[in-house]
Amino acid sequence: MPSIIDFNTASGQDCRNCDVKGRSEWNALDSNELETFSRLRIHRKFNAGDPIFLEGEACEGIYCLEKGLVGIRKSDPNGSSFMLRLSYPGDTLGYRAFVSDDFHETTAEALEPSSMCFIPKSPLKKLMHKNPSLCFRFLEHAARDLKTADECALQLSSYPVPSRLIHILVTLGRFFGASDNDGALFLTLPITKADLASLIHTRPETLSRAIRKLENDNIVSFSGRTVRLTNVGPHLRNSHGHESPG
Amino acid sequence: MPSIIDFNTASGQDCRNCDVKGRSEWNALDSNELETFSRLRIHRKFNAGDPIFLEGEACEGIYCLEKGLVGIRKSDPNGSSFMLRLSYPGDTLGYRAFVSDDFHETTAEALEPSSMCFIPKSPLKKLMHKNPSLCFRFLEHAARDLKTADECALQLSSYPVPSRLIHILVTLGRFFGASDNDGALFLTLPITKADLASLIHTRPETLSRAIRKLENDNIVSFSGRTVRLTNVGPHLRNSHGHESPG
DNA sequence: CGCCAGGTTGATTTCGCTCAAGCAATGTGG
DNA sequence: CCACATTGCTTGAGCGAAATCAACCTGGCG
Repeated sequence: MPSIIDFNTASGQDCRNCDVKGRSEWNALDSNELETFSRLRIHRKFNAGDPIFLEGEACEGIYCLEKGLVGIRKSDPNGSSFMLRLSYPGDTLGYRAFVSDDFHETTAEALEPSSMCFIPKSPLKKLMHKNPSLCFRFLEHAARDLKTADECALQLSSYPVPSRLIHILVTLGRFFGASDNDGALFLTLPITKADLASLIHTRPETLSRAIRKLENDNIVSFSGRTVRLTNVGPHLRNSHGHESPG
Repeated sequence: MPSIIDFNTASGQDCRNCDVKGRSEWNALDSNELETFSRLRIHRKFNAGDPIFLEGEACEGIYCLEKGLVGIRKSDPNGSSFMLRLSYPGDTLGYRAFVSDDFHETTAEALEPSSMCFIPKSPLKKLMHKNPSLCFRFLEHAARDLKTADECALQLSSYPVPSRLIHILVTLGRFFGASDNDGALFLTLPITKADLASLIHTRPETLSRAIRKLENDNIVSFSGRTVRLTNVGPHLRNSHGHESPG
């Protein structure tokens, strides 16, 4: 359960100087609108493991992720849960259900301590219908998501597990990694290996073996959740794929 | 008052009484706007096999499919082409690139003789920024597409080829099929087996064997491109998947 | 301490891919 | 009208990637 205590004061700021504003839909709003909007939103904090919304739940509004990391899951027909994708600061969560006036078809779960702004459904819908630019921002967001969805589908049936692993490590590296002098990329996995496996649509055992293989090829080296990546360039024909971190 | 000069006599109608209007984004426009819009669009016809736009091409506008069938392809890293999905009357083509101001990342090809309306980019963008409801319609469309994308991803890694085959046959049946007295569903495949194979992310050989298998199980029977489906119910746990035909 | 979740490893199986051949229908040019 | 590609599809044989099943290890943690 999210903490009840603090609403807007938590981050000690209003939306006008939010870190992620430039990356979110809200920079379609002018300063005036932003101030109104500021009073609309409800600031919430989540601990790692906290659910933000659940699959099948009615959509009450959307969330703007300010800080932290969120996993988007979907249960598969066998009942087990499946990590579909990750959401990073600046992302908007739950807009699919919001737009379609639908139930959530995925579960969102904080993977790190995260702070986000909740914007209730009905005033937001009014705001969007008054403000075409805001609407268009959302449309742009959806278009980006559609592009990555197509690319994922293609990647899934064109590349074997080790390639997909390199690819996601590089993507994660953009957010969590740092390069050293040799040009090697270091990163600490923000998620369990099991979740990493489902992100690339495979099983933990297969992931484990793929890691072995890439280590033997001297492409990566793992030590717990710390990863060192080298010479990935030649293994990434299709590296232009995912969105840039901003 | 019908306009005297009608660019669009091809279909003998303006947008106000277009068959697919109710299914398209354009029914967000009022009668007045529709008339203006009618003069904006350019009616085009394509023969089976004609390309509508090509992967990598600049996006000049979007297409509203009035009649026919269109295949959306994407070339995979090995250079071969991949059928990603089909578009049916009422669908809007090329809006992803339009919204993102991007090149087309897919190729659209008429699979049957098709008639469509082309709406040039720049006036449409103006129209959308003036008309939030229109904008929101597109957003709804994108949201639907995102939902199916998620469902496809899940299906792809949860179900074997024969299940995926049943699933797509049922989906195609909604558009091309007819039921007989026994409740069996008949349909004629609008695409080659090779394209059908890539729609369910497999190879023609594997598709062929999956068909054999389902025939032995008395679930389907093929005769050329004519398919008869029976007793699919129990094989479709997840049948709520795709959009309804409208 | 025992227990458990997260992770690895090994053995085995299976699904689907590749390669290769064959075949029917259609087209094409001499 | 025949010889011959070409296209769409099927079939067989073999292989390989990844799933499955099962055991086991490790580090927390009550």
